[in-house]
Amino acid sequence: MQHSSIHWFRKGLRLHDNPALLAAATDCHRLHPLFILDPSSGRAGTNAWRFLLDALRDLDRSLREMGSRLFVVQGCPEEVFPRLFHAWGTTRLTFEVDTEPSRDATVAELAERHGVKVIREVSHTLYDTERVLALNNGKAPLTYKGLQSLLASLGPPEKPAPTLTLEHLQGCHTPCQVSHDTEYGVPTLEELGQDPTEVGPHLYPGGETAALARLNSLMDRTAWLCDFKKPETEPTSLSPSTTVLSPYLKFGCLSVRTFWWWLDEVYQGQREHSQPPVSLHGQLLWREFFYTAGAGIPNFDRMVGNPVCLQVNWDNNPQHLRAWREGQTGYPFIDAIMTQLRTEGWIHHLARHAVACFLTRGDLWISWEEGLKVFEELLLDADWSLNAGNWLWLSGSAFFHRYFHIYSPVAFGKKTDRDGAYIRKYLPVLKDFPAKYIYEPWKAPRAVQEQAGCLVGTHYPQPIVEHGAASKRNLGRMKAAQSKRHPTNPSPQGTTPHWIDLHPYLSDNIIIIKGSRVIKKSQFDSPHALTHQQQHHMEVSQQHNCVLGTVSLGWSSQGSLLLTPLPAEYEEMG
DNA sequence: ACCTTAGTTGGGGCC
DNA sequence: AGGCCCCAACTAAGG
Repeated sequence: MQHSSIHWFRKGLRLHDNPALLAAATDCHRLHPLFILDPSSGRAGTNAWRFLLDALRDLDRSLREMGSRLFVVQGCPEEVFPRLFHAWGTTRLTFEVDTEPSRDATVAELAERHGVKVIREVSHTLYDTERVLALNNGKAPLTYKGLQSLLASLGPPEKPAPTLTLEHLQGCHTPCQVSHDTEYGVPTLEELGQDPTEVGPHLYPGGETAALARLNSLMDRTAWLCDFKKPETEPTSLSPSTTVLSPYLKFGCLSVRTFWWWLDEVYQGQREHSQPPVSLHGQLLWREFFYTAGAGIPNFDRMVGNPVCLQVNWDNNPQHLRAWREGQTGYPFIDAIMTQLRTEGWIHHLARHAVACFLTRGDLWISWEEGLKVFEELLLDADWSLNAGNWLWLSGSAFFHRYFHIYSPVAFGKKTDRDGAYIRKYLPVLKDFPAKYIYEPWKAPRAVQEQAGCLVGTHYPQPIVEHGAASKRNLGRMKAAQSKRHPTNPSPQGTTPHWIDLHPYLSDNIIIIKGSRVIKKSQFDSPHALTHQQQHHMEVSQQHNCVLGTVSLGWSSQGSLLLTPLPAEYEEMG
């Protein structure tokens, strides 16, 4: 049967590794490559819109070279499709599977009702997310390792599908009018109500062509690709220290499978290469991790109703939120990052960590959902699953639990940029400060500020919070939120651990309270049965003649000990 | 059931 | 300057 196909582009803005597009061209006499623009949806800012329009123009150019065209239609899918099915005599609709919450099911039903056959193909992720979830009893793995072991049982990801060529389009006609450009052309920023004067430097032009060029430019950097370890790349680098392929992966201008197998080829024939999670393959698995989490966890981009998310009473502070967003916090490292984000649409992963921690659990105690919205607007690579997943992570709401590891807005940048070149680039107002004060200009004596031509409080803001005090306070609030999550844990949450004299209560029967459990000394009578740590625990307990308790199960691995008051319910057992 | 281990990517003080 | 130790003390997964 010869079909009249619509291929619906959403992500996957490419001709390579696009199985749904290939399916549309198979047994097809008429093909309409379609993109539906819904200018009212989403929070994309001007830079992100420019990237998308670049990508659409590139796609149209590539299709045109094969005698086809891209049809850009404005509206919402539920309204657009019935009209197009009718006008174009459509018998088949193909599109790429999208794991984000969407109205794909509604569109599919609508197509069935119009007698249109629907074909969906997985090509935005390395693995079929549904299959990974099914393998794990429908639940998303909550650790990277967990995902890795699931994927190990599935084998390597599928190879990319062949790139669409003229041969695929043999006998497959795209009906174009002379009026195509006015009717179905790619609009301009102005036509979308965006202010074109708001765009920043065009560092990362959108589109498949730019994506493949960027990938190819990495080709002769075999050693760099094989040595790549994400935590060792620098957030303060003046030109990106990582690949900046993320915007292209987000829109699907670059196929993740193409990238994966391209890397695999680079790795082949090398003596050794870095490994997940820090390697480049590892980065793609992180992407997979958050895609799986986003698909398997309800309300993934919200706190309320999200079962893995710590429930926190975040502050509502519009002034602080605005200062953070506008790069006016008074912390040059934070403000420089937010400036780079606003102007260029991309910042290093660790820079995201620094500003995300600062906004949430570190300093401002503002909900990660607010940060998520700002990133969604300003990042070229803002990807629903990755954005929400990383905000959950950095705010200490899920996945990451060592909340006492707080990024210092002063010290963190210094590690890789002692002189503050990064700050000088993005905050020129501070460029003449001596290195000694560039991260903390408010500490500079008046004469130094005058010398630098920048008075703190006049030309650059005073810090909006005092990091030392704010982070300490927030650490306590985080701890409180954690204990609320586990109300059954009888260890004395919220109290300051300290040595206490329990001598009057002691008998031979020393009780060790470890975590939430009560263990009698008699259980440990044979020293050989004890682990090294338990023995140590016992020794200290006897040596100090006291009841020994710990508030955590993790103490042993670090070799430190905490003695805490006995919870009231155990006191009589003393 | 119980325990151990590990967790992509910290900070600060000390030597 | 750079390495080492300590800080503080949670969760998930696996044995």
